[in-house]
Amino acid sequence: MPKKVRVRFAPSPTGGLHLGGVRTVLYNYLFAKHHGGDFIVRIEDTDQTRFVPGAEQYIFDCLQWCGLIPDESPVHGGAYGPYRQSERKEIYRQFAEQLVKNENAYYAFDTPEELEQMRNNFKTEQNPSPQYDIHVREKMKNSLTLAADEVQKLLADGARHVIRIKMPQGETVSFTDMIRGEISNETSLVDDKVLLKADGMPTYHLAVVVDDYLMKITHAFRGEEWLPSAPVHVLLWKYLFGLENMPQWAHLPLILGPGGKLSKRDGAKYGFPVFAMNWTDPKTNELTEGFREKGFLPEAFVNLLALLGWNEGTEQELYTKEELIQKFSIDRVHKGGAKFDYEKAKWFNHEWIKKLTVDSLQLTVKEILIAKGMEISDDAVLTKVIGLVKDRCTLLPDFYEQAGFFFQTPTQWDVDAAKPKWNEDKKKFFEEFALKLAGIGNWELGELENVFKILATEKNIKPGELQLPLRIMLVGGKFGPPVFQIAEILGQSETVFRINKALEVF
RNA sequence: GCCGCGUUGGUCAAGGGGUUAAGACGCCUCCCUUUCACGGAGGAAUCACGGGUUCGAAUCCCGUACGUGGUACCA
Repeated sequence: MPKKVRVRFAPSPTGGLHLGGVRTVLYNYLFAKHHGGDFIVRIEDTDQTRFVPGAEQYIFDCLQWCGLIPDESPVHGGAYGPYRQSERKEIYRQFAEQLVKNENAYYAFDTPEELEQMRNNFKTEQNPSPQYDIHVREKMKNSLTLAADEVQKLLADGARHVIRIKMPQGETVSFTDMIRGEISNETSLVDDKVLLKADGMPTYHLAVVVDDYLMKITHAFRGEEWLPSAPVHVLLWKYLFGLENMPQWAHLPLILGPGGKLSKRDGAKYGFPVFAMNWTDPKTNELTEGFREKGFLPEAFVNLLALLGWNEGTEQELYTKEELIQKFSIDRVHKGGAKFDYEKAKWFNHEWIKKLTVDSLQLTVKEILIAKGMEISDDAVLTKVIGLVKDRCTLLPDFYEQAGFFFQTPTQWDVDAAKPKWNEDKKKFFEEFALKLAGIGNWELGELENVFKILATEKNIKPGELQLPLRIMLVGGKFGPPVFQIAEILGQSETVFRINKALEVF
């Protein structure tokens, strides 16, 4: 019987969650759910110097908004906790010591200053960034170069030290990536990465292997920036837990911005969000806009992210989360990085607004309008309004532009737009029209149009020439749904009121 | 510098030895609509380059270029 699929998203809580991060979560989630497995969130907070208050909560808020709910996490619980690496600190040391004992790792006592010095000394034009590797470790202060009793003494004295992996010489480490196939690296080209830091915390390299093992992770997804250090992880698996227990790796392609790699600066520069939700840096107070606040629906956000790097091979582009779960497969994930296209992102949102029912939009739209100072006294009216305008809304705030006038009498009119064809006859028409409207018995679309047409014929004015002025009177400008439908929803007294009020300035 | 990974229209992409090289976004034209959308019909636009292998290459191989990542006691 095959093992139950278990995947993990392992963010470092150091700031906002950007597009690429959410997509990594998504692919994890879709893969897990497709296979009936578990989706785990593990917080990789081993770097205490980079602790950012609120960042962890923010990550979970984003997941909540996207509807990607973990089965296990520090806040959702689970049988393999704790799920914060800072709370697992004691676990890692024994594995690091085990590696030392088996001569796969060693103690290193070099100070940061000495490391810096080494890099300066060995720096040449051919080798601008020398690494702590097989070539230099003989020249450094570590348990490979020091006498055994000296090492014991240093350890006993509590000297600050790290544990480094001892990369073997002349070996080829290879593994099969689910997206890229066979990947090979020469061990002599990889440096002796620090496994356990001087403060006793593991680095990513040790922690990811130990925790993936302890948490029984079967498939590991991460960004392709991890590819170069993959051989370290593979070796660690071999030394510690056996290659046969190693999860299957999948290194996801990058998401690029307009000028290369996507950074939060791109957002400010090109006017589109980069983070899932608004993020305010607690130190600088700098706000980075999020997709949620920009007016994206979570359904659309998830949909567009899924298609950025994955394609089913059909012409379908609109997917619900359930369809994605059903259809997602890792071997249809692209190898190449994808440039994020904000125009297409907006198209997805527009499609989703059109696709969603009025009911499911109602609450969100109501909140937006209320936030803009509208008073919504009648939900039935709002329902009609949403149905009428949703096709012309791309982002959620567009509902305010497209429908705000239903709940607020215009105070300004785009008179200029009507002016060129405006004259006394038309003014008279509207004065009379207002009177007739006030007398209508059954206020409904057909009746309104009738009264309008008959009067126009009577006055010998083309109805078409009267529609634009009427629109501007009712909504303030050249926008909105069909004008008589607006009047019908506005109601008799409000319509008459608006015409008369506008006539004062026309 | 070295190492890894990648490269089909402007963007997302299908296609993986023989196709008129799908589709979508965006752009343009027209129809619908006397607002703007929605909808409909069209259009322009692509296999990074150079060598092979082959009867035949976008597809397989090798180079080059370009992009991107790594080269931290960061993840």
